[in-house]
Amino acid sequence: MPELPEVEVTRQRIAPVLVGRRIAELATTPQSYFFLTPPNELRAALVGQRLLSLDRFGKYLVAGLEDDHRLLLHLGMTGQLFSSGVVSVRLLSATARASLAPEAQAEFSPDDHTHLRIAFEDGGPEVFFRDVRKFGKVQLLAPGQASERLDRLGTDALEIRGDELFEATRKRSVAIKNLLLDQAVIAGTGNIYADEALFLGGVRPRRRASRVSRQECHRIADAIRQVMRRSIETGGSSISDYVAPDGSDGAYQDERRVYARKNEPCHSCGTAIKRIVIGQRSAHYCPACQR
DNA sequence: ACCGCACCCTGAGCGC
DNA sequence: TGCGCTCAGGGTGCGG
Repeated sequence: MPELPEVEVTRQRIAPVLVGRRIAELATTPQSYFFLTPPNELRAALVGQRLLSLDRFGKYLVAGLEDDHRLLLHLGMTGQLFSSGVVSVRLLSATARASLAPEAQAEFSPDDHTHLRIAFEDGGPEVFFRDVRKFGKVQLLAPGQASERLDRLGTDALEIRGDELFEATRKRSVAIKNLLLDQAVIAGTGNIYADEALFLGGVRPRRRASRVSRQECHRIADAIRQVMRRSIETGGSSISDYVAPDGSDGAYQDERRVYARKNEPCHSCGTAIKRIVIGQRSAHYCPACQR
């Protein structure tokens, strides 16, 4: 679900609710795929600790604790990080939505998908990490412990430049779309923004990376930075699950040029947008505007 | 070193 | 109502 813009908006809005507060209690779901660090270890390490910082690296969030442990969070496809009192239908299942009176306030209460529930010593709002599909991750890093996941990341998508992208594409036979999704090359790009950037760059997603010119790489890199910045400004893309920590929806989905617009007219030329599959993932492009 | 693919998990929406 | 299918902003690990 979340790509760089959604993770960054989440960071900006949840940081004030986390930073400076001391954890009093941690409730979790049972051990699962989701927990790279088992729940009991998390509890032992986190309870009593104050949170000092919240940073973003690609699509990862990293919370710093006062004893120099770090807490790594990844939202996966359906992860949601928010505080108590938040109201949003995106936090409810379709059946729960259906049984809701039209004007009723859909206040969230923790369910089986709420893997972390953090209470603080000050008695203020709790913080929840909910993730239906459990593709998200939580991991505790000991003081000084390196993280292969973080160490693998390439240049942040907000910083990627055309020359660097061009160098990364040399001798690569993969589709340019796949290369843009490779977090070791560009950290933070995902399916929506890769499609959008390729549209703005005028390059078809299936083109081999090695056959993209330097000039095209500049256009694509410029487009990546532009769509990321613009999406952060508008609060990210809320297509099905994404909700900001305050319960609000993003608005960038209204500015999509190609993603999930199959058969709809291109805003530039009117040609029907195509949807193809590349490496098990959908890709969308305008067959007239992209070569 | 690189590439393609299977797989992890749950739910929504569709046609029948 | 229910079944079976496809689809979904993620990443890892395997064999070739």
